[in-house]
Amino acid sequence: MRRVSIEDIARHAEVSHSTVSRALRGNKRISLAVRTRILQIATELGYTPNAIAQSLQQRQTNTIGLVVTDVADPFWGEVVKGVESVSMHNQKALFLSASQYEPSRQLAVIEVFHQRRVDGIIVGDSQLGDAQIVRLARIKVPTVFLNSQADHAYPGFHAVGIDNYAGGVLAAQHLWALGHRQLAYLGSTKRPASNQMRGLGFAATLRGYGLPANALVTHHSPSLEDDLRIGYELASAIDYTQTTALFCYNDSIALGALTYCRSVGIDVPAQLSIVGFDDVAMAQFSMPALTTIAQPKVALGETAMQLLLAVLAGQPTIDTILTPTLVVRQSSAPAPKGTAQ
Amino acid sequence: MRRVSIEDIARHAEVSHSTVSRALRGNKRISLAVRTRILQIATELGYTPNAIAQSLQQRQTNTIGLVVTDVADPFWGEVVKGVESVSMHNQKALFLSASQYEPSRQLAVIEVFHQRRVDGIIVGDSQLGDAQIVRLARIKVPTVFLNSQADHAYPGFHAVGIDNYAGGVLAAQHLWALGHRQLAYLGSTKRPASNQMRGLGFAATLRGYGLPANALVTHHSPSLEDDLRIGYELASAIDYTQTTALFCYNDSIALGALTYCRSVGIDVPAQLSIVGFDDVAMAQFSMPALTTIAQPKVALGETAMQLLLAVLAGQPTIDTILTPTLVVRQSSAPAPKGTAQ
DNA sequence: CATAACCGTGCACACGTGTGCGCATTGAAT
DNA sequence: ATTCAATGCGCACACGTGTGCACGGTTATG
Repeated sequence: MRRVSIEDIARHAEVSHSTVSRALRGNKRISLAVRTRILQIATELGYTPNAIAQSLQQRQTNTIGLVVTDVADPFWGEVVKGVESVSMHNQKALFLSASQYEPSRQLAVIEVFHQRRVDGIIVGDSQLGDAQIVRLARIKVPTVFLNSQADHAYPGFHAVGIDNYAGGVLAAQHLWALGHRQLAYLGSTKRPASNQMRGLGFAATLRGYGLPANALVTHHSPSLEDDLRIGYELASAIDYTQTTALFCYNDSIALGALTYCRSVGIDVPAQLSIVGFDDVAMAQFSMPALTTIAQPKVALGETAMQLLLAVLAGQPTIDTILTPTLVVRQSSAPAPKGTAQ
Repeated sequence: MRRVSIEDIARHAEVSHSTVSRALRGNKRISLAVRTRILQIATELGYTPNAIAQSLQQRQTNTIGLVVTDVADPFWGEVVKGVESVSMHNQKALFLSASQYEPSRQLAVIEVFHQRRVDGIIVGDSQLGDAQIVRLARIKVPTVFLNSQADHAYPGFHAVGIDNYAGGVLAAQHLWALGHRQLAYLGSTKRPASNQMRGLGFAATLRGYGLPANALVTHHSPSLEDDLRIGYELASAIDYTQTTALFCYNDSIALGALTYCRSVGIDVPAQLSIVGFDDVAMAQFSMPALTTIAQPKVALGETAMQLLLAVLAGQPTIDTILTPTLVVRQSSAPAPKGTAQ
C-alpha cells in the first residue's frame, strides 16, 4: 500500500528528489522546462503530497484542535460551524472531540491534541481546574477558550466569549418593563460559571429595581441528559399562582419549559412570560416564538478561530467579549393584571 | 520552541535513543532497571510522544476524516456525536469538515484528508458524481458512506444508512389508517436520493391502497438556507380545504410547517396531521409533539465508525441498512369527518 | 583568453520515531 | 577453561519532505 512520493517522481524524471521538491514548491531556481516536466509526471502518477512528512520537517502541522462539550447541542453545533468554516478557509484541518461535560476528558482530549502536535487549541465551555491548567500551561500550545466556565488568566491563553452578566441584565430589564414582579430563573448546573453570571445579572438588576429577594426564585437542574427535558422538569416545580415570568439559562431549557406549560394549560405569554438565551434556530419557530437573549453563535466560533490564527501569526491580540442582544418575540408579554403587585 | 524528544531523554539517561524508544514501548529486551529510570526521566522532562513522527514511520496515522453537509443541522449533530464517541474510544483522532451541500467541496475535503493520510473516511450525504467517484477510487482510502445520496458500488467502498423507502411506507400506512385521503409530501432538494426514496415509498404505498394520483401532491424546496424556514414556506403553498395530512422530508421541515399552521390558525392534528422524519430531540417537545419516522441517529454514526474500524482491521464486513420506526405522538390524528371522501 | 558572475542541480542533513541486526557482556553448561 | 545461549544495548537505516551548501556548467565581462 505504498503511496507515490517525490522520490518516485524523481526516478521517472531522472532528477534528484530535491529538484522535484523545489519544482513542486515553485522555487525559481528550477528551470521552467524541468518544472513543467515534473509537474506533468506528478499528475500522471497521481501524486499527493504527504502532509505528515511535511509537518514533521516543518515542525508545524496546520492543524487545530477543537474540544466542545456536546456536538449535538444546537448551540455548539452552530459554534462548531463557525470554527470549521474559518479553519477550512485558512487551510487548517480541524480535529474535533467532545468532552461530555467531564473536565477530566477535556484535559485528556487536549493531551491527545498535543501529541498530534496541533498548532493551536480551542476549548469550549472549559471547566479545567487549577491543577489541570498548570498541566495545560506546561504544554505551551496556543489556546483559546470559548465561553469559558472558569477564569484562566495565563500568558499564552486567550479567550472569546459573551457577556453573560449583561445577558441577564437584558432579560431583567425586559421583564421588569413588562410589569413582572414575581419571577424565576431556571438554571443549569452543567455550566457553572455562565449559569452563575446569567443568574447574577438577572437577580442583581431586579434587586436594583427594588424587587424583594423572595420574589425571585432560582431552580437549578440536576445533571440530566437533555436540556429540553430539564426545562420541562424545572418548569413543573414552579408555583404559577405567583410567578409570572421565567428566565431560562438557554433556549433548550426554555423550550422544554414552554412545552410543560402548554401541556398543563398555562397560557404563554398571557399568563406567563418566558425568556430564553442563545437564540437557536428553533427559537423563532416555537409557538409562541421565543423571546430570547441572542448570542452570535457562528460569529463566536469564527472569532475564536480568527483570534487563534492571529496568535499563531504572532500578531498582538486582545480577548474578545461579545455583547448579547435582546430579541423580543411572542413568548413575553405584559404581566397579567391580577398578579401584579 | 523545541519539544522534548526521545533523543533528549537518551542524553539524560546516557543511553541511545533506541533504548529509550524500546523502554517507552515496553519492549522486554530492556532491563527493568533501565526502563524505570527512563520512564522517570521522561515524566520529569514532560515528554509527550510525537504522533506525527510515529505516523510517518508507521505509515499509519490513527486518524479518521468525517465530512458532513452541515454540523449545525440537528440530525448531523447527533450523527457526529456517535462517530466521535466510537472514534475516541478506539484512540482514533477525528478530522471534521463540512461540505455545505456542495459536491465539489465534498471532494475537496476528501483530498485534504488524503493528504493528511487519514486511515479512513466517512462521508455523510454523499453527492459525489461518477467522475468524482473514480477520483476517489484512485485514492484507495477505505471509505464508508453514511446515508449516501448516490449509489457508489465500488470495491473498497462501504455504506451505512437507513431504509428511506421503508420510512415512506411507514408514514403512508399510518396516515392511511387514520383515514387521510388527500395528502401532501414536503420534500428537500438538497438531498436528492433520500428525498426521492422517502417520497416514493410514501406515494407507492398510497397508490397501492387505491389512492388516485391527484390526491397526493409533492412540494419541493428551493435550496433555501434553513430547513425550518423551508417547512414554513412550503406549508404555505398547500390547499388546506383539501389536504388533511402532511408528510415531511425531515423534522425541521415538519416543525416549520407546524409553525406556519399555528400562525394561520390551522388546528394540528384536529384539522391537519403532520408526520416528520428523523425524530430529532425537539420533536417530542413541540406542541403538539411530532409524530415522526425515527432514525437511530447516534447509532448510525456509531455503526459507520465501527464498520470503518472493521474494514481497517481487515475483517470481512457487510453494508448495513438500518430500519426506521414509526413514533406516534400528537401531531397525527384521524382525518376530519367532513373532508374524507 | 581568463576570470567572474550566474544558473541549475545534487549531496547530505534534518525533523522524531521504530526496529532489524549485530556486538558485547554475562552466566551457565560442557 | 572453552563454548554456547541469553541478555542488554547501540548502529544504522527507514518513513517523506525541505533546504543550506557546494559543485559543474554556461554566459557575460574585463
